[in-house]
Amino acid sequence: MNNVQEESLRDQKKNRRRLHILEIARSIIATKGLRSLKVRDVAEAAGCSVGSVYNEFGDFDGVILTVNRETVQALTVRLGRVPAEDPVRQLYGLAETYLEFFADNANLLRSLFEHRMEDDRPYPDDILQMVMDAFALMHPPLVRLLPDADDVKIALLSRTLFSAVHGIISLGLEERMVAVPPQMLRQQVTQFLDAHLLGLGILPAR
Amino acid sequence: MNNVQEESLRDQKKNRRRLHILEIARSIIATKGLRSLKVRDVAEAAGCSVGSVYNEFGDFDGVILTVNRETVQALTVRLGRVPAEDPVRQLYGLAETYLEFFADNANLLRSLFEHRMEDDRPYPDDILQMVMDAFALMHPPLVRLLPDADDVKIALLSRTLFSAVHGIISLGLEERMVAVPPQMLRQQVTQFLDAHLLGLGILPAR
DNA sequence: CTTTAAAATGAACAATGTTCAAGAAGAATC
DNA sequence: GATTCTTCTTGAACATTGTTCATTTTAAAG
Repeated sequence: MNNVQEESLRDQKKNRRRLHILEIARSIIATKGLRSLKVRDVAEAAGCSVGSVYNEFGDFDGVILTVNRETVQALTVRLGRVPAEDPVRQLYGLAETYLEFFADNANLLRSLFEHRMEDDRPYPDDILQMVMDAFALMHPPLVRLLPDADDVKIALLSRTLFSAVHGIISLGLEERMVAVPPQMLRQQVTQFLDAHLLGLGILPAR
Repeated sequence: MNNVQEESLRDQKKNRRRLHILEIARSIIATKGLRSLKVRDVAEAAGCSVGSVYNEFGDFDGVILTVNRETVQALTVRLGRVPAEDPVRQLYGLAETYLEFFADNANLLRSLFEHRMEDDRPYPDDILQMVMDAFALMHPPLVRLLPDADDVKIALLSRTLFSAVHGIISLGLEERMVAVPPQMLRQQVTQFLDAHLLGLGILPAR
């Protein structure tokens, strides 16, 4: 069996267009929000017909979900680059990186967390799994810091920490709700972790 | 000036209809989610024309925003009933009440937090204010527990706590993301508060 | 009862997601 | 390279849903 895949001219064009459509959709979501994403706008900007968008992604949700998939992938890459030497620093680093990524890509993250499917179709499993994988990045440092805790406890704790930090950041960046200045938000996240890790016995009391 | 307002037959019908429309819209959002709310469905169920809905609420966002307004009002009432004798108990009570309310009205809360306006019209100020007022209910117990902290610190802390608990609950109830069983979610919230209040020096170390 | 002001109506319009028959374009075969 | 075959692309037509407004209806005022 030949490993070198012959890519036909047809496939080349198809792939190029697919990437182009995604890039445009992502750009619209990022700058104007998910609600401003329209099939015709995407098709026109990509220089193809609306039919091609449907041909490539099945329906419009398909475009959105693919963008969301790439968003969580990009997030995971960024979180994975946080240094792992010191587990405490790693936890702070994960939170700060999440804040930075969220601040830079607020509308993309909202698309990931807030988009509802048409009717009651289920959200794709692979995206759920990727989100889980992203916040499972907290497991290793937590295991090192709490060697006596069992896996279930660690999993629960990482879920709690992730959700709490997510709440602080997503509401903090929601200009309409609370409008915390970004620099203050960073401080808010840090202070949150200070108190919580102290309460967990991970940080020494001052 | 006469305090007894003569309510004309016209006004009676108008008010009755207004309430009817809202009840139906709320019911649809609560059971099938915001995305399933359609003008024609509401009008038909309310026994009036679509024009009347527009006449009463300006546009469709107007209906949604009015439902959201009533949701945060109902939440505030519920939170305001939490006993205030013991400030620590009060904080736990507020979190548990929020969880209970969120679990019972998940789609209504999501409508409140996730609905985006058309274009870039601003979210109504009074709703923002009501949300702020709701989580300002944490101020009094926090002031009692941290008498040395200044107002700014208290305000920041209450915002942090509210956002963190909101994150834990909203992601925890998001079946598609994490799917925490409700009973376990309650425990998760309690343990979160345990650790955090301990870290803040509010609870004594065990 | 007549007149008048306000409100309700729903057909028509506008915006947007979706489909599909017809045509175009690349691949396969000779 | 011409012909056939397969696949993809197209965009007009359709479906759904938010929005408007001329007309009709209805309650109030005279």
